[in-house]
Amino acid sequence: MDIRTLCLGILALGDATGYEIRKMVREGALSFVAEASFGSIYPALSQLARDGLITCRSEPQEGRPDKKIYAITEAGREALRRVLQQPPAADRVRSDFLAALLFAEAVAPERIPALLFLRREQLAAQIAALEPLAQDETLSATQRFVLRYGLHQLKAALAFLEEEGGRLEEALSVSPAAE
Amino acid sequence: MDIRTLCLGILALGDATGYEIRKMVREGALSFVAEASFGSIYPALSQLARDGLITCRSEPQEGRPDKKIYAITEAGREALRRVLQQPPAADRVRSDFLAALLFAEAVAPERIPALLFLRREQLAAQIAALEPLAQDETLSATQRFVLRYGLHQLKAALAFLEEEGGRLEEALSVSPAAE
DNA sequence: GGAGAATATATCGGATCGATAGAAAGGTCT
DNA sequence: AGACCTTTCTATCGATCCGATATATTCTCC
Repeated sequence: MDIRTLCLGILALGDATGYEIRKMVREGALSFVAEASFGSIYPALSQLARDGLITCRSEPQEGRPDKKIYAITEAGREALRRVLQQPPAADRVRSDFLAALLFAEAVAPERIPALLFLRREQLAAQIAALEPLAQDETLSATQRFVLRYGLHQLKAALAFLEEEGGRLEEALSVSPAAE
Repeated sequence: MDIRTLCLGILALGDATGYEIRKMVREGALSFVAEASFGSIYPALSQLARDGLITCRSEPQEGRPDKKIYAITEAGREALRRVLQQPPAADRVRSDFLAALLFAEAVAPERIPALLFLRREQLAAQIAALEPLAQDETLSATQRFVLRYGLHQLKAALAFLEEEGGRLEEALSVSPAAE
């Protein structure tokens, strides 16, 4: 899913500015879904508007540059429906943590306990930040579903590290040169 | 983690060609960790070799172009150790499936049961493909750990969809216009 | 009163992807 | 045997996308 489709979908949930779209993909339910920077959002919105899939109304603001509020059109909704007919691609995970674990075994095994500890801390913090959001009753059914899905995955990761992390440390300290 | 560091780390696990690196990030334990295309791997290897972090020996092959086997140097190992001292960034997930769920609620709610079904199928297939790999006794402790971590996450996702997917479908069919 | 975060738009260089090309070996189906 | 597909290997190129940066004002905290 490219950034154009992502922006189109977000606008299907409600009107928004480029800045608000950016905020949605950085926090909340959308943060599990995709990422996008200003450098890709603004050109994507311009292109979608040019193609008639969204409209743009400028709201003048005192002092600041005009707020540009984008809204999806019926043509946009139709285009989005067509995209949704295709089966979605498999999820992609990018984990610097797992990469660090693998590489550390080869060049700095003494670093592994710290990596496991840092990761547990990080996961606990993410869970604590999301837990209240998932209680929000004003969200739609799917928005709550997506949040709880993400939360469930984070908790599963934490549980795995707590159960199996110690075993990995033992395996490496008992036979550090056995390979 | 950029592609240069990724290649450096993979070479710390053993010598490899560009083609083999590509294969590792497409399947096996590395597939949970990162992605990279030829268009980024080959330039990354050239740069690493130029900087003296890896070496390259050409192995002539009959008929085909020479096989270029890359190997990490001591300077490369040291550079990798420095990178591993920094705390790894949070994992990033990109899920077209969750995006499709969210967007479908707005423009094509009738599509949601099919999306949930497709996803369960996809997860079951991924689990079946990885399960045998995680049994491989020749893998190192961390390699097995990473595989089992990935497998655990896939199973957690499947369990969530099986437990909660039906509830989402009900919520949408009972009150499709209630928002 | 000043520092810094939040709101808002926008651009640019460089990193990265995805598709493609080329070139041969090896397997499979009819 | 011939046709075709997959695998092995290197490599490039256009399009896409990220991350940093610039600009400008308000609001909040100390």
